[in-house]
Amino acid sequence: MDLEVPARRSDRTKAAILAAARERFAADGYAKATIRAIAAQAGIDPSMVMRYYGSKEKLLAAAASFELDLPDLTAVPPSSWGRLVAHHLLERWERNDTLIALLRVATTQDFAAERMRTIFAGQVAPLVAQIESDPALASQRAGMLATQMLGLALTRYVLELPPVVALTPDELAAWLSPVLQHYLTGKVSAPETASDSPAADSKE
Amino acid sequence: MDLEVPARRSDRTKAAILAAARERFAADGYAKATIRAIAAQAGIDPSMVMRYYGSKEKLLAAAASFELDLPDLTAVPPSSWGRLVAHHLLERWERNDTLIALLRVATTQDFAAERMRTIFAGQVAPLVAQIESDPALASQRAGMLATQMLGLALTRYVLELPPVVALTPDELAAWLSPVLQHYLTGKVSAPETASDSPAADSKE
DNA sequence: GTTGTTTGCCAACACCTGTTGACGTTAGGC
DNA sequence: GCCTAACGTCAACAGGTGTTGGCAAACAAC
Repeated sequence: MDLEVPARRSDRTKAAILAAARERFAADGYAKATIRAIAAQAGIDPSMVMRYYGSKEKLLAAAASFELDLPDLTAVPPSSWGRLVAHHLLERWERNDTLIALLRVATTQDFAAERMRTIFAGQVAPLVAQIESDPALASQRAGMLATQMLGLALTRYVLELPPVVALTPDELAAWLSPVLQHYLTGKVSAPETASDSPAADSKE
Repeated sequence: MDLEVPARRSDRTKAAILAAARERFAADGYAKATIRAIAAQAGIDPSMVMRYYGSKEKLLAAAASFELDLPDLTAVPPSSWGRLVAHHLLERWERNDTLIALLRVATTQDFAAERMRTIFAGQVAPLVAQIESDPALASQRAGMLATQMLGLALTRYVLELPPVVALTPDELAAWLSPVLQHYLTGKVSAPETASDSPAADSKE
């Protein structure tokens, strides 16, 4: 199943462009990350970017492919799901230019937001579907999970709110684990009665 | 204490510019919301924007002043804090162009992110300080609270993840209330041992 | 009615953007 | 060796940007 690997001479250049693009998009967002700036950081001419990636939009699409690599929840006891997901995402996200780039660009470019929705539908939703048989409820759980994790990424890596930046990964995991556990397995209280029982969300 | 109110003829124009600016910034972000587009929506000439607001950056500063109007927690029992804050913010944020504009712009413009941090420090942190005497812990609580609430705003109003958009305000409040309660009053588990007890975070 | 100020529009500026095509230069096949 | 294709640079294009100054009309004061 080996695909063609021509090992062209230009591969190094293409990789340099991609790396520079990720850095610039992550640091500056879509508009301010100009092709000229990306090319300069990669040490080549702006026209090379066009030749190898066609357009700025296609360059972003190439730079913002993102795999969450979520763990298999069915292999561990339900009571540890929150902690597992929290630790996994925290480790995967610290200093990850691709995530920050995608997040920054998605707030202003429709096609990047669309990609964010695709990633969610393709990677987060299936994870929750494994452990929640009711489709409507699974959708809610997945959505709320995204709410909390993307909120963390936003405030810690993009807005850089001081108290959120100051927390260590371990402290973050301690705060987040019960919350993610709640979204994954907690029972939802009836909206009308609005009785909030934080409850011990330890099992399904 | 009445300040001078000349009631100039240009007040209507200035207000129209501000309203148009909020809409364009909220819909397009900083770079794509051009002064020409804002002026066109306000039905006036681009040069008027400069005359009345000096520069694009100052226009944004004028358009993005934002009051959270958080409730006084000391007036109600601690067990209802989560629900109170959840309902308050949900009601305050639904269809609020100023919030969306500030959030969208803050992801790409440093000075807007700085303003976000100022709002946080001036409005969220004091709220938590009222009910948490330990300053270090209060800072953590406020930070995690921001994490969840800004994550909701991001996924619901900006990225528009379908499952998050689909939730009704009441459903959202039902999911969020115990989480905010946890951040406001829950005891933090020791980071090292990483023992997650979601616990009944009903009292301080 | 004349003056001075406010309100608005128009045209232009200097600059930066993504994108393109022509032109050298290098590498590899034969 | 030659020849072809890939690689890389340079200069330019057409269009859009924030911003500025001048000029006409509307208003206010006297």
